[in-house]
Amino acid sequence: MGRSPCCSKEGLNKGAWTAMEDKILTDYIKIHGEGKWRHLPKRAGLKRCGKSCRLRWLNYLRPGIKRGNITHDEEELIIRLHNLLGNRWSLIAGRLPGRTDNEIKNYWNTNIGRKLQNGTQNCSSSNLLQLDPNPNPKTREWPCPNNYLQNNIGSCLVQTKATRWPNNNKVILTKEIITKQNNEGMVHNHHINNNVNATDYKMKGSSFSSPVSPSSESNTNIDDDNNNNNNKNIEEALDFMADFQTEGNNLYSELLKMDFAEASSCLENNMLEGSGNNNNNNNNKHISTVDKAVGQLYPKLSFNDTHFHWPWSDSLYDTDFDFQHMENIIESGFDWL
DNA sequence: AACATAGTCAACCGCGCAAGT
DNA sequence: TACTTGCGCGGTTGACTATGT
Repeated sequence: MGRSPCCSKEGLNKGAWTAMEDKILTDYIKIHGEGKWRHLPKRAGLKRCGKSCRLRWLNYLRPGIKRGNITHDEEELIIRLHNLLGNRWSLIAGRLPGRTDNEIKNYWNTNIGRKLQNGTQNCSSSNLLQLDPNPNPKTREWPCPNNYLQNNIGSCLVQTKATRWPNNNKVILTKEIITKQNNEGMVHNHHINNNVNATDYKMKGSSFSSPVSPSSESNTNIDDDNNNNNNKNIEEALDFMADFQTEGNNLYSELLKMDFAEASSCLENNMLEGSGNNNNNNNNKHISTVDKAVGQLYPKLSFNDTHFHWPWSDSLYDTDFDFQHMENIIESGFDWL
């Protein structure tokens, strides 16, 4: 059965939008809100396709659209995210407040992509930015941290289409978990706080609840009994990654901005002192250490007497949390991200 | 000044997914 | 379960502008 066109093409305007059309669309959406794009043109009195209206609104008229050149920081983030996500422009745009997927896609194709082709891209601003010359999301293979995924899952992740999770999906630590951690100095389990079906998402030696992700099946059978520290740390990093509130502008972009290698180094060298909690019990020692390290690298993080607050959710993590492995996980391009 | 070429970016197009019926 | 509908996505196009000859 053939697919019906989104709207009748006859008698519709095409090409650049006029100021009058912009005003009509803006006024209509201010009153009636977004959505129902199919019927919007007729109701608003526009001779445009609904999809065209939607695109115009999202890419140009919508409040909060950031105009002007992409900054150096934004470019770095784009490169990093593209290295991680491939051509999933909407996901990348979601981590750059005010930027649209179209804008980022254009920027990539006209600037970064060309630099890659010419082999002149300078990665010096961050040695983490190892650009993949093959951005094709369908064929690209993702790098694996320390061969972990190859050894334990069977293959590198291959990018799939973006999966939308419910907006109110949030993975949090419950009091039970916090208590457990207080007793044992270690987080073992995560609970999910949402109103959608959740599936146990088992990782080696621990589990947390998560909506089924595109790659979850391939990630569920990593139950080998390898107890080496690398896997332990990867596991903890995965737990860490599960603990995000998947809504709002912070999302993963804030995480991705962090320099985990540096955080790891700070922790390792115990170089940051004089902040956080000075209580000497194990749990607070952990909090203090993490607070010291990340708090300086990432000012949005805050700390009170008993809790370390991440910008995406409240959580506590164990004393041995290894930010270097966090870096590896991020660079690996986790599909459920 | 006129033309050619390259670069930029808004807009279009077709496909696929998910929800609704 | 099959089909329809609405929407979002990524790839592509083409108009416009800048630069070079």
